[in-house]
Amino acid sequence: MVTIYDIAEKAGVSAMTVSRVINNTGRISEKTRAKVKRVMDELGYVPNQMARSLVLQETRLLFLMITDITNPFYTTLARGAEDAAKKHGYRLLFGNTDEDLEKENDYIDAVLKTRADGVLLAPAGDASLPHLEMLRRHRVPFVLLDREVPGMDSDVVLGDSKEGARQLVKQLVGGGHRRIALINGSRTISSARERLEGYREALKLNDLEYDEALVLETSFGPRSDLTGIEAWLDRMRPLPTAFVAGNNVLAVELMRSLRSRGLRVPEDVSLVCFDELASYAEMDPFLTVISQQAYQFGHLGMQMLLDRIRSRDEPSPAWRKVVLPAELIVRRSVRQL
Amino acid sequence: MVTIYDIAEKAGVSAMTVSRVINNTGRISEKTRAKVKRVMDELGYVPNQMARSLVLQETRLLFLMITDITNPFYTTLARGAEDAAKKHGYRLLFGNTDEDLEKENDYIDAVLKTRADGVLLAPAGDASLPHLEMLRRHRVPFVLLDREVPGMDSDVVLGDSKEGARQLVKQLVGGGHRRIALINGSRTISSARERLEGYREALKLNDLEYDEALVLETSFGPRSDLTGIEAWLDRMRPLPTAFVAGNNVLAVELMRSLRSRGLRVPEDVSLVCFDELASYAEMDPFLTVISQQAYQFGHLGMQMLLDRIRSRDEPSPAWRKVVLPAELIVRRSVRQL
DNA sequence: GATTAATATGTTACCGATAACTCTAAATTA
DNA sequence: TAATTTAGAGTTATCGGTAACATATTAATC
Repeated sequence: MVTIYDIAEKAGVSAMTVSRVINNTGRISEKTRAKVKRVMDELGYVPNQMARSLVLQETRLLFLMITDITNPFYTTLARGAEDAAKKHGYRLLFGNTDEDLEKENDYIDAVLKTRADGVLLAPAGDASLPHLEMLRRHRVPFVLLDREVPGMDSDVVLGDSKEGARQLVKQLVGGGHRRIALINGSRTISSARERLEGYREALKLNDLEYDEALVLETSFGPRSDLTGIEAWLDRMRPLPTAFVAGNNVLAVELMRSLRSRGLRVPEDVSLVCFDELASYAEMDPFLTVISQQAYQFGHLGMQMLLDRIRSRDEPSPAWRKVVLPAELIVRRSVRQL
Repeated sequence: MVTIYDIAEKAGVSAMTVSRVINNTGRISEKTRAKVKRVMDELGYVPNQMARSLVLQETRLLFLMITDITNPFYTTLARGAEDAAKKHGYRLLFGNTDEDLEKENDYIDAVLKTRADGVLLAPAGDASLPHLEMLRRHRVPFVLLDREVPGMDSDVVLGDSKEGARQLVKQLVGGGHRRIALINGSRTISSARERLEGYREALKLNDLEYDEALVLETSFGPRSDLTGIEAWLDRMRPLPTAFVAGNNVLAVELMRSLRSRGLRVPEDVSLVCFDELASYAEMDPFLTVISQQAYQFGHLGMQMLLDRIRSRDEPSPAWRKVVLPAELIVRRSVRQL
């Protein structure tokens, strides 16, 4: 590998002079600058980022940890984060945790070893707390996305889950539905809790009774729990006329199960959910959804993270909690009873 | 930040002893090992990967460059690559080029600066050649995915595009179709060329004439060229009875355009394509597709890359070109004429 | 008990860059 | 002309680790 010393020798100057040319610092005569540049081109020199990082004590490397790389909500979010990072000259390392605490732990470890300048993460759940404490302890700035973790104050970008759930239920009630089920993620995830809460509130508001049997707590994640869904559907009789799904993955899995029983949406049952499906599924968008600004989650979160990094040495300002409003998009998956 | 020197001092040993404990090298008495470990825990020590990399001359960092992070083909591929990398103790840095040569160039630059141990990439096109030459020049092992680049010998994992196109056309011909259009990616991309070639061969085999007007060359990428598609559809009269789409993105965009003209698939026109849509779109899978083993692309490609890295110093064996067979999955998007 | 071997640990140099300081020669000022 | 600036370099130490070699114990052998 070519180093600045190789350049320096061939150009007949000191390594420091080469460093100055590279970074445009200090005073260099045009003549030597040109000579050094020519030699650099000749030898195909590329600076060694690690050596720089070691002495500069910053890596210009950020980490984004998401829980499901095949979920379009998260890939869109990733694009937003990437765009913002790139604009400010940071590189972005992705990690895919699959909602798995152990994988998350491995990635946290990688973050610390790599000395990343900051982390953007959608935590696997409340049990991510020790991971966050680890980051805090090592003074790695981080911003949470989509989910809060009780017991840890930090910057966080959230969607308005409670309000979203309320609106979805309201939409169903408006369609004449009174027996409304909820299939949701684990209660160890703040957004799932909020959605459950919004669901309950909306029921109450409409004088509908909360029936525990109509609520299934499973996983937001990519590993489907089809047998759990099947069993749940078997237990509920009569079947509810409408379903709320806590996210897009659950909506799809529920639809699969319904379809296998010969039930069509919306003819036989109605269905609404959080988050858009893949853009490729939108050839024929028919699900009524709460559409969250996925790109903004990543973009805004990244800006907040960069703010923290920039002001790392200053007395840290109060934590910022941004709640992005979500939009109800009415399509054709709710039947008017 | 805590360093091995802090540990060493507090444990009353030398830095080297600490290093030995960390890496389990050399001989260390159980007593000192325990003492050092205790101090490490106490201070919350995490090794500095950069410092290690600098002296070891390896980063254990790999790069995966894909052309569209929102395309499920690539995210599934990414998962395959990630799984394989993780298993061997490597971390994986993702880059999203959006089929854009300039972005690709930026990422190549990042790879070199970071001194990544290897690269897995789906090149933006034939014009990626200089980027690959750059990698070769700097002795960075790489494996191409999904696309070849003329003029550059290397390991590569491809799908059988030609055969896939043949099968898709055959399927349509079998349905009685004789006027078959093709919407394809840019001819600067090897897989697009292969697909065109397969399409032409299949037409010939079935005594159908190749009509240039029935072929649209646009982009595989995420930035839609809707007006181009609209104009193309306007030009063709009568409209073909069937379409082959060069990938999933194009299939979706074409369907949108068709839908906006009130044309339904398969009632009014038939449509087949390469690659599955998002798994979330598979609630109701109805497109007949050539399904490629996306996960295998990433997984196998990563294994090949790791092989190269391991044998970097040995005389390099011949380049390996793996062609993964693709499977025709017949669904309901082709109408029997 | 002296010599040798094995075990446990320390020292030094280096990976590739940059910060902080120093030095030299030319340019400017008094 | 001597004193002072200033432009344009060079020197040295350092970031946090590890390899290679050196050294000090302890154990084994004769």
